[in-house]
Amino acid sequence: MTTEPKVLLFQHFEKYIKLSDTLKAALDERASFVSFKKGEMVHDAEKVCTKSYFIQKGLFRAYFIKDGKEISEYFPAENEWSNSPKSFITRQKDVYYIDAIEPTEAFCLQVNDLVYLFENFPEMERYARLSMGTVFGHLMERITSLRFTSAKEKYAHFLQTYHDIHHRIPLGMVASYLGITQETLSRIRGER
Amino acid sequence: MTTEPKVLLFQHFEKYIKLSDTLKAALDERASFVSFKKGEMVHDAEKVCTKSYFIQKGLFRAYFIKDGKEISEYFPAENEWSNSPKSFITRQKDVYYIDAIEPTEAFCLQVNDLVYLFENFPEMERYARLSMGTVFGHLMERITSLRFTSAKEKYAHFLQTYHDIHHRIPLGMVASYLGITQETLSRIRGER
DNA sequence: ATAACTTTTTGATTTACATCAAAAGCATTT
DNA sequence: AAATGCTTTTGATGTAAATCAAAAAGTTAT
Repeated sequence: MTTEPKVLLFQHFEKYIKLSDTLKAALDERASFVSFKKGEMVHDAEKVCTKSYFIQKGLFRAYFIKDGKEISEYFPAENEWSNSPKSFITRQKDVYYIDAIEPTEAFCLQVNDLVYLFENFPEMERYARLSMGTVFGHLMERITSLRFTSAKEKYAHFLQTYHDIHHRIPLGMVASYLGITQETLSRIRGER
Repeated sequence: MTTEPKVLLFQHFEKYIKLSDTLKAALDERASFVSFKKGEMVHDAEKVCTKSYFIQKGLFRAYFIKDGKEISEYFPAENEWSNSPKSFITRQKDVYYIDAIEPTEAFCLQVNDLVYLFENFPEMERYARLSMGTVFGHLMERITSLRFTSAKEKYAHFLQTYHDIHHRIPLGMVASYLGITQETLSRIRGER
């Protein structure tokens, strides 16, 4: 078995902080390579989420169940972290499941590894602060998009935020992400 | 003029980190006391937001203008930070105005002060990471509330998240916060 | 107190989207 | 290639909330 080089992971960190050789080594040592088949479950809401995945190639879907239906929450893809945020932070169960929409290759970090890194590398704290700021902005935009816009505008906003990967996500999953029905989304796409 | 004791501010930090005496002193030195009259503008969207306010007593409203109407984004009150997040982080203009709904007393930190604190006190980075995690959770909940629930359920969710201060916010501002019309909100409140 | 605003409520009408139902299109399996 | 099971589209009907309009209640100024 070959050792997967973690270039994409390192590049991601370097968008926010300078990676010292020792931190690089610590990350390299702790992050393990994992792969998932299409449709495979990555995280089960029945369990506490103790792992965070950095996707190298592929696509996940985080969702929860409401009235027996799967409601998509977000679609983490290449160069993004994926976990069940609240569960991961509080070490309690939360409602989110995560599945692989496509065959996916990822690097996995355990909570404990992350705790160790935060304890020993102050620049990791900075990385977390800065990268959370980015996600923060996305969440705020999404809130705006959900509040005032028609179904058509919501879909337009989705196309914008997920423009590189929108075609990789089935229609039904997009509809539940937007909080509209499949039928409405189908009609919107049909226009023009 | 009396020196305002910053007990509430320190207590807030101590929810997340242990405050060393030197950090306490650094905070005390940099945070200035400010007060606003009812209706006074705290931040103007025409300018870059370089200040962050920690509210000791009072209530703000962050909002933006859409089609000539003021759309409320959130209502920061006692023991919370308030700024125009994206503008504050990126040092670019953003769409948010902030007004004082009530006469308000607050402590003010400049971006530069914060940068200094992050540079010199690694525990500040941790504070930022942890406190952002809290806000993060609120944002995710709000997204869920906006997506699938009826106007009535949205209002119920608002009452829950803002239960201590909901009666201090005028109806029209609540309606725009929820993305429903004043009329609809008035009818909902009228039931029972 | 009266006037002049502003905020909230009440009423009638319209509309975007949900719901229900079924057909059509695709993909995977035998 | 037929069969089975998903996904997407198309159609008919219902409904929650928006819009338009105006009255009532509450607030601030003269």
